[in-house]
Amino acid sequence: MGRHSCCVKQKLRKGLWSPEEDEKLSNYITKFGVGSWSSVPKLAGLQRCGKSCRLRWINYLRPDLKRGMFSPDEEDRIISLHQVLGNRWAQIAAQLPGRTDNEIKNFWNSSLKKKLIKQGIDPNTHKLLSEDQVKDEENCTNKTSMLQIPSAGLMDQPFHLTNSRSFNSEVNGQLTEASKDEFVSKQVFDLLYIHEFQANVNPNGYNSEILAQYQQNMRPNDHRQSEFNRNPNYGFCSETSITKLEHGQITETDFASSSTSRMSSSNSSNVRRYQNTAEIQMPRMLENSEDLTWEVENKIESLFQYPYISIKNEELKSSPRQ
DNA sequence: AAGTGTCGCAACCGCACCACC
DNA sequence: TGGTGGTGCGGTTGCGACACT
Repeated sequence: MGRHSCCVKQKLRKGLWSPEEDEKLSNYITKFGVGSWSSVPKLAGLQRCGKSCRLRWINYLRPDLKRGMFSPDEEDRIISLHQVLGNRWAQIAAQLPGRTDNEIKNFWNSSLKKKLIKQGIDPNTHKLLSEDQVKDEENCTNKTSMLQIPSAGLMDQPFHLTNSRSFNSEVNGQLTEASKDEFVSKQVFDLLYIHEFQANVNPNGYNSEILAQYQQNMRPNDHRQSEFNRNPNYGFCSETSITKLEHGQITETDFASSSTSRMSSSNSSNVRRYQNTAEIQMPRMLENSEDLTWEVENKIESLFQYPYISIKNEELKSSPRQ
């Protein structure tokens, strides 16, 4: 697959767009919409390739774009979604109205990554870094080591979704080898599993069926609950509240509720900060669902909405293009 | 004031996927 | 079934603005 034909043509402008070019493109798209991007430059009177026009429209000229700084909530969402999706910027952008994949990618690389490292969190794996690692990561923030795809990290990173089926395949309260394999392999990046999970999710947010399943399948086994409490590889956890700390928005409630979190024995300051501000534990939230604050409910919702919306996106993707 | 380094953003590049012929 | 064109995505680069020496 070579270069696009539209890019091979001679006399095509490259580089920054002039206001005149923006106006031409914007006027054309506003009047006629996007038919075929390859024909847009010719019809709009631009010396650009269609691909460049498409990018300019999507990343800059689109009227529904939200310009300006990212809000703390948006930062939270980006971090949460990145933990689940890795560098799938387009999917992350789909969850943030008015933001583009390019914008989010740049924001991640220029700002959020450093912020996480400062908080002692590996931005690739979303796991805690040792103090030595923090120094190393800070030293080479702009080097290629930081640009590695996070798949390796995701494979062993502590974000698992599960449903009753996994827990039904247990013997004497222990997961069988087969169910363990399933449990370990069926992580959230497994789209099929997301779809399975989605089937139980009310797109409006928090879902009572999940709570019921949780109570039915997990509550009777206190040892497993303690496993959730003890083992960061189970359940939901997120460092997203770090951004709230950064923005000075951490509340007394936040601190009080999270400071009772499970990991309370480390001496590391980074770990302690992470514990106190960062973790949202799904089992705890479900258990105390009636006491959920608005903020926590939103966090659940944001985590639950993704699978639902991803379905929508997959459906859109699979439908014929215009 | 001039040179150098750093950072953030816009845009490009290459690849993969899909639809159509 | 293979070739071709269109589109979308993630990684990378280039450049301007700003800070620092």
